[in-house]
Formats: sequence, structure tokens, C-alpha cells
Amino acid sequence: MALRAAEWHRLPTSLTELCLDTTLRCGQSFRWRRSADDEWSCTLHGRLLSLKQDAHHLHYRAIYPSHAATPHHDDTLALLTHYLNLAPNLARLYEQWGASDANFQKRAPRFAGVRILRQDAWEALIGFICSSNNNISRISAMVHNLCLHYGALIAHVGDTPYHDFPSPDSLSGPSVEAHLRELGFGYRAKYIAKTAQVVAREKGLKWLQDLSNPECPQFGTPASPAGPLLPGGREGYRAAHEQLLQLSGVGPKVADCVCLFGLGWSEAVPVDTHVWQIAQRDYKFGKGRNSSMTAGIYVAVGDYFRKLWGKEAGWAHSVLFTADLRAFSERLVKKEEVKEQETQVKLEHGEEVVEQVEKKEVVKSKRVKNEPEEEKMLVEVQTEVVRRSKRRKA
DNA sequence: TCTAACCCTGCGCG
DNA sequence: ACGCGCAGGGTTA
Repeated sequence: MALRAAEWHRLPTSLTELCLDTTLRCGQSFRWRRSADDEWSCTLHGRLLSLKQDAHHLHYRAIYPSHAATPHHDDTLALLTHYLNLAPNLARLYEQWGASDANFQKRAPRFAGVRILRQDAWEALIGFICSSNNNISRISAMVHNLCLHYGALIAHVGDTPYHDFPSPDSLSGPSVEAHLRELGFGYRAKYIAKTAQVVAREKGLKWLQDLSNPECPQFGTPASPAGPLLPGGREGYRAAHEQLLQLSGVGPKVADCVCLFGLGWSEAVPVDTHVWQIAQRDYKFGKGRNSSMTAGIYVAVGDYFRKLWGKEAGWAHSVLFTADLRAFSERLVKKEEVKEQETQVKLEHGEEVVEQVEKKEVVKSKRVKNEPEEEKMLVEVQTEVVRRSKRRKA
């Protein structure tokens, strides 16, 4: 029987609830590729998934490998709902974060629809090992190479082949490290090879998957409660983070990325140089010469944001992170000249500090060569802050 | 707790 | 043009 061309399906959604263009480019995942003008494709659970979006609908299509028959009961809708994490009401979450944080309220509107994906834990682990001291476009290229050389071919879009993400087993071979070095992975080659071996032979993939938040487990597993939120995060999150640190190439930041993007721990707040800069610029963390990102500071920043935003702190953090990405700099708030008067109250070193803040936003033009095709003037907003602080006893 | 070294690339500057 | 410094979603020893 002749194979029917894969059909497009659709489900209702708004750009406030899900913005594909932002969500798939914001650096939480590295495998989605543009397969057409407004179409994104990626292999997922043994099939090629393509997505596009208009104002009212998300359109999706699944293509299975030619040797595999299209399953009678296609679970693509369930997979998509799980992967895109469509259950939470995002507009409401944005409202909540904005209500407790004026900075979020100010920056988030241009970055609506950023959704935390529920990625496969193993994929997230390897992807974020690649992310150390690296940029998103090279990380994506590296992950793409991993799939090309070690993952099974799933399907083509036009002439472009799409491969699956490689299993721990297939990255455990004796020559993997040398090969990855040839492919330009640098020192990460060793981390990947070593971690693959440990997961494949020693700990097992189940070990990794069992670190998941039981409230939103890996695709296909039932949910159960995860316990109360503590200042440092729920107990299961703390445990997962600690376990991940055993792996080669996994430090605090990468472990938090895996927790947040691959294991469903929404309170995980990965603090990278970028977030650290945000914390210093917008949340009054120390800017002094000697305020480096120590382990203690790392925890303090995470705890601060968990207290500010609550259980979904990692999600809120991702929105602000996205707002600071160079790739999205054309969306920065553009104002001729704004003067604001705000009164902020916050805790610093156990003291309550009342600040009269005057902000002057100065528009600065800057040329960005990063995106050659859109060689246009991008607007960067620089905020000059004049503070008059008054301390009073708590 | 603090530093340098680590792979590789793209950008800005002299 | 070309070389150099520097940073890019850090981690390791």
C-alpha cells in the first residue's frame, strides 16, 4: 500500500502561551532546526516532528522512518503536550512573577510565550556539558554533529537528514573522545566520552531518569507528588543536583540546567555569567572587583530568585535570560528617554533598605555583525541608575 | 577559597 | 591586512 504523505494536525494555542520562535531559540535546547521559513523540525522519540505556528494554532506533523510503519495509535499529540509542557497557564505565571518583581514586569512583555520544554534528561545532560565556555550557535553545531555521527537516521526533510540523539551506549566506544576532538569539541570530548561510559555501564540510564521530578517525570511515566519547596529547593531537586555533580564535565551550573530542562525541577536556577550579570545589574548583587562567582554566591543567587519568584523560579529566570540574549536584542525596550521614579524595598545583609531610584534610559545604537543577513542597527538600552539609599533597622 | 588551564571561534581594536 | 586580546550559558586540578 502506498504510504500516505504525513498530515498536518493542529491544536489551539496563542503566542502568549507558546512562542515557538522564542522558545526554540533561547538556548534551552540545541537540536531544533528551521526546516522552512516558519517551520521547525527535530527528531523526538523515534520520529521527525515538525512544528509551525500562526496566531491561533500550533501545527504539527510527525514522520516516521521509512522502515517503520506509522503506528496505528499515534501518540504524537501526547508526546507534544508533554514535551512542550503545555499544561501550565503561562499568562498566569507571568502575572505572578511580575506581581512580585518589578524588573520582571518591565522586561517580560516583549518575551511572552517562553515555555520550559521537558527535554529528555540524557540529551539535556550532554547538551549542557557542551555548553561550558561556549556560545549557543557552536553548541548547536556540536550537538548536531553528535547526532549526525552517532545517532540513527530518522527521516529527511527535502535533502536534509535528521538523526536521533545518540544513546549513552553509542557514545561509549573507545575512539569517541579522539573522534570528538577531531570534530572540534575541544576539552569537552573527554567529558562526553567519560560521562557516556559512566551512564551506560556504571550507573545506567534509569539512574539518570529517576532523578526526575516525580510530578513531571520522563515521557510515559506516571506522576506523583514531590514535596514542599524549601529555600534551597525541594529535597528531590537537591538530591538530583548532588548526584549530577559526580559526572565529569558537570559543575553546579550544568547540573542546574539538567535539573531544570531535563528533569523537570522548575526551581533550579542555573547561574551562568549572564545571569550573574543580571543579578548584579538588576538585583543589586555586589559589583565590586572582588565579587566573583564563588560557590557561596552561586547558591545565594539561586536562593534569592527562588524566594522572589517561587516554585517556578527557573522558568522566570529563563524569561529574563532570554530577554538578555544578543539574538533577541532587537526586541529590547525602545524608549526615547524615560525617567522613572520608583521606590523599592528589599533586604540586604539582613537590613531593610529603602531606595529612591531614578532611572534614565539612554538609547544607544550599536552595530551587530552576528547576524549578517539582518545587518541593521540594533538598539541597546543602557540604564543609568542614581540611587539614594536609606537604611533602617529590620 | 582562589587560580590557571582547557578547545575553539568570532568580534573588536590597533 | 593581520595579529592580539577577550569572551562565549564553566569545569577541573
